[in-house]
Amino acid sequence: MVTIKKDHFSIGQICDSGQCFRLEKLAEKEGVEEKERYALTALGRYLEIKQAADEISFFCTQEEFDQIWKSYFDLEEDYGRIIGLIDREDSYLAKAASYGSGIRILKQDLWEMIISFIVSQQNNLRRIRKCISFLCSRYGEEKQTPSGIRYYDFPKPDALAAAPLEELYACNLGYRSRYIHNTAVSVFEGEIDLEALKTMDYESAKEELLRLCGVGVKVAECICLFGLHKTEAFPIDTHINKVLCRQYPGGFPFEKYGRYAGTLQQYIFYYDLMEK
DNA sequence: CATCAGGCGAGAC
DNA sequence: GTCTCGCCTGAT
Repeated sequence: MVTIKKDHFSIGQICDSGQCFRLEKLAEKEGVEEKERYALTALGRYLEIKQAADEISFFCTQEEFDQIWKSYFDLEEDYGRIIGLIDREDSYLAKAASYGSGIRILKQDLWEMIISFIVSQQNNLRRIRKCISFLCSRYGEEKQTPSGIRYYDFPKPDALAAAPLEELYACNLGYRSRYIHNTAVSVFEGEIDLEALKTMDYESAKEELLRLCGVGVKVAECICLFGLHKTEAFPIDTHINKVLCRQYPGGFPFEKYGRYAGTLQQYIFYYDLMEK
């Protein structure tokens, strides 16, 4: 187990911010004042995390933490500094950032983000999680931790490309079934090169992602932000759009925040989501 | 029963 | 290029 103290880190806020669909809160033990425990399945691994007021514990070795999770949770970035960039006159943004100050932009797997955000469109968080969990259990490799916990890896492109369209429809993915099928085939056949995408700048990567079936501007921005860590990407969905109209009738000041616009978008998204 | 949820693609113009 | 419309499913 690795325990750290870290400002601007709340696993609960990260969980609720809806950027990661395979991070979930574990049921609390009855009667005991148990700290909050979460389970994450990512990068082919399974990790449990426990958080107290100012301490976060990762149930893994120091080596795994240093090599994998430190980067995954973007722990090298100074989020206090990013929040400090906010215009003092912008009380709305300051309040949103303060409210969600424990959020971090996770460095998630590109392929998983492509499929996950295709699933997310015109959909709610609960069903998104359900759909993805079902895809993993049906098409992902079953694995086991040293302590015997079973979990499923996210399905690889070849596994999803091999799934018949009717079978995907049977997973209750709705019209997104066709998008997933076509996208999986595109990637499996090498029409879109995931490794090449990782070397591209934001604009080029976004343009390339838009070639995938079921990936429009909004989904491409989400993939850039969470799957390629292009923190200048600013996904505009129906909620963010309403906030922009209400709070920024003259337009959001992108020029002011440059490559941190996407991080700020997450504070706004989370604030708007939770304050309802 | 209607509406909506973290949009997108296809077709019309 | 911009606009409209239909789309799977499940929750409210």
